[in-house]
Order: sequence, then structure tokens, then C-alpha cells
Amino acid sequence: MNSESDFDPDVATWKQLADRLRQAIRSGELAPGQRVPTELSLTQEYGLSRLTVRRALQQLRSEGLIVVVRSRGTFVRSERERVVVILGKGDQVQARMPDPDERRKYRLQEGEPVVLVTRTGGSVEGYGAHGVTVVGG
Amino acid sequence: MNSESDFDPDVATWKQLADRLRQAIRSGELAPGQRVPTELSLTQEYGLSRLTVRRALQQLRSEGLIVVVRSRGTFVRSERERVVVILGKGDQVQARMPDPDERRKYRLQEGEPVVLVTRTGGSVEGYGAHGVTVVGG
DNA sequence: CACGATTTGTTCGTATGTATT
DNA sequence: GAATACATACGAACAAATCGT
Repeated sequence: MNSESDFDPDVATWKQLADRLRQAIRSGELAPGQRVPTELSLTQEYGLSRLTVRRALQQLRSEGLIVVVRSRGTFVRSERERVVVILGKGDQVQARMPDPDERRKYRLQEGEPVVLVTRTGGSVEGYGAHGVTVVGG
Repeated sequence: MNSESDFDPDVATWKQLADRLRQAIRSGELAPGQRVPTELSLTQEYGLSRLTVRRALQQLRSEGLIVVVRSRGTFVRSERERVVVILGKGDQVQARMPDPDERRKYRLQEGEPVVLVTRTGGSVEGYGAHGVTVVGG
């Protein structure tokens, strides 16, 4: 396939690798639930260091495109049920990357933003960004 | 101060360093706009490799707490005006980390999630997560 | 159950490039 | 031009968790 590396020296290699993998995912070449090549095989296939490969994978993780499971491998994210949250009048929504406490509390994946809904009463709800859609009601 | 390193060997060092810096920022010890110690000085102060220091800084960047300016330094994020977006009935909101196209399009900072508002008509608006609050209207 | 193979996580060192001061 | 400071990228090693034999 595309084993040989022809990377543009003007762009960070990890970005270009991320671009290729993202394209492969969007085109369906790498289907949801399917396994992404291991870090080792990617280093060999493209002739890159593991650091560079990991930097690319980290980017895709942060975009919610892949899920990494320690000791098992990396997989294209399966479409998950998206929880729907109805937003009442005056309720507020903010999103950001979580701190470690929030990651635990809302069971977020590495690189997944948290969506915080503050109700008019003052109570706060947190959701993993990759699994929630907020709808005005 | 806290120059000596007493890191818990059971937790990734970069996470612990990130915790300390986050605490310093939240407590005001490092005030908005103020400079964060350079990578080099952090490696020396805590006796860590630069990679470990960078991993910690990358985490804080992803949380929107700091802004890294190449060749200039790292700074505590200044509070920015938050744009308020009113969400109409049926409008939808999703958040995730952007791909490179979206980063350019919506002028997002490194590590800043994008908030996408889809109006009932089908049009889509994108905002930087660190500068927007969505309010139900 | 134990052991080895696989795979990701963390951490060190080193070198070079690029932009600012 | 020199010094400073972040960005990228190589290599190497060990830890930790999972899986098949």
C-alpha cells in the first residue's frame, strides 16, 4: 500500500500521519470498531519513531476518532449512543478539556472534552463531549 | 520553595507536575497573564526530563489554563470575553476537539475544543470552547 | 495457574530547527 | 550575531495490562 514515506518536510510529520489516518477513517478504509495498526507497525510502515506515531494517535484520540485501550490496541471509535440533553430557558452550556478530577467524575476518555450544563437553579451536570448532544427545548 | 522533587512513584510524573501547576494557577500564585517558568527551568527545578515537563504543559494547554507562544514562553491564560450564544428551540450543540481544518476555520488555540451549534435550519456555527457560553433562550 | 508474547504508557537522553529578544 | 525558548524527532528502556498457550 502506502508503506513508503513521502512526508512534506515543511509540515510536522506527526500532523501528516494524523491526516492520513483521519482520512482512512473518514473514507471507511478503517471502519468503526476496526483495529488501527499498532504503534510498532506504524513506526515500521512509515519509518518513524514511536514518539512521532504516538503524537499522531494522540491527536486523533483528542478528536474522538479513535479509542486506545492499554495492552489491547487502538480502535476506530464505534458510533455510540449519544445522550440528548434538553436545554431549558436560561440554562448555560460550556465546554473545555477536563482536569483529572472531572475526568474521573464523568468517566471521560483521554482527550475527550467535558460539556458542562449549568441549570438556572445552579446545579451542574457534566457529560463526555463525544456522547452528548445538547438540544434547545 | 518547592524545588525538591517528591513525586509519588505510583502516578505518572507529568500528571503530578500538571497537578501542581494547575493548583498554582487556581490559587492565584500564578496569575492570569503571568509567565509560567520555562521548560528548562522546570526540568532543573524538579529534576525531570524536558519530555515530562512538556507532557505536563500540554495537559494544561488542553485544559485551556495556559497559552504557549513559540519562542516567547508560556503564560497563564488571561480571561477572555466570553461570547454568549442563544440556543433556540430544536437547535443542537456538540463539542469535540477540532481537526486541523476546523482549527483554522474557527481560529482555535492548541488544545481548545470546538463548540458546534447546528440551527434547526441546518446551518452550522463553530466557536472556540474557551470563549463561548451557550444559553437556552 | 503460570509463562511468554503483545501492546500501550511512561521516562530518560540527545540533536536539530525556528522564532523571538 | 548571540542567547533564549518552544517544536520536532530520533533512539532506548522498562512498566503494566492483556491474551493465548
